[in-house]
Amino acid sequence: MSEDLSTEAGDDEVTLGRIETEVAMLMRLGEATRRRTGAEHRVLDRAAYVILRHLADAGPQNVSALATRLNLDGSTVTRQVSAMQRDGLIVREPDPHDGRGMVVSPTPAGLQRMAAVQAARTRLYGDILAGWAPEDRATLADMLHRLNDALEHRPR
Amino acid sequence: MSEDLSTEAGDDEVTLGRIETEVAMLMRLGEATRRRTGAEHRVLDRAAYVILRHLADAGPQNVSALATRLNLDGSTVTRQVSAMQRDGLIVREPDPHDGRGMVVSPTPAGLQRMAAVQAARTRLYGDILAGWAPEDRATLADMLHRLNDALEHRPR
DNA sequence: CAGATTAGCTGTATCTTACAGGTAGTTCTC
DNA sequence: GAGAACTACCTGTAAGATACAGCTAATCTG
Repeated sequence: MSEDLSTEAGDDEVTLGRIETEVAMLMRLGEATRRRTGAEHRVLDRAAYVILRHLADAGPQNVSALATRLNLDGSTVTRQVSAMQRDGLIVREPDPHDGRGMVVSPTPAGLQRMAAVQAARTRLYGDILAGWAPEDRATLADMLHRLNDALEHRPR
Repeated sequence: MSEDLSTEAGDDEVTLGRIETEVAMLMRLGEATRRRTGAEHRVLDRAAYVILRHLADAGPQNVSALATRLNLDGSTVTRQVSAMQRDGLIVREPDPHDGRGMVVSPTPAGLQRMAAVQAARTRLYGDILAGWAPEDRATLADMLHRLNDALEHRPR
């Protein structure tokens, strides 16, 4: 609408449409894949896996920090963390620096299960991308990373 | 495990891990983005949008075909389609070739709303990818497409 | 110190989905 | 062409993930 540099603008519009389509499709396929994968992927539900990944990466932290980082409501994380504590995946301890807060840390069992799921998922992607050239895989990884970065810093 | 060309194999392992991480993150960010987007994205819920997209693309078809295509249980699609019918987005007519089946077709109103959501989403991606070079956008679109293709034809 | 803010939890509601079971129509087999 | 096997769809029910509102306790600010 605003610009009309003959081919250029139109092409880019088409590309955006393609990206929109493919992301929507990926969401759907990703969900379906998750639902259909074997038991080794489900020793941890999705939330627990992501939380453990984050704790392993960024260190012990409180529920609010997790919620912010994961784009989830605090109450959601509270419940997920409670379930994980029940299952022995994390421990919750009072924050020594803030009497209101609880610091969440992974347990060895949690880290071990996370590693198992991660290995299974990596294997799964190895299967899925079996025919790909290494440089294409690298390009995919780069592009996904940049897309996530853009999504995270999206203008609101 | 099987091969060990010193650097090569290890690099690829790392790349698979990155892809795994980025896809997981994209799922989470995509959900969060969807939840936080404005009303113009939500005149259609996610299911209705994808169903309309598919009907517009592939033509009227029955519930089972939709379910297979969308990787969803038939009962799920039945309910989604019922809701869409109630909202005037699609019509359901007995399949002339199969007395058991119902053919689902988009209504003009459904197509119109789909187009509106599509436009809003395309605009959103335009914002998100505002700083990107056109060729990077094209690469992203290609890679996503290839990934989806690989996921769809994944060995089971 | 009083009021405002923050961290976390609980109650409740919604949305999306799956699985199990039922009915009606279709195809296959002999 | 009659019965068995299958398929398409629907309904009942249940589970999981999440948000929002409201609560308590602790902390920060002026």
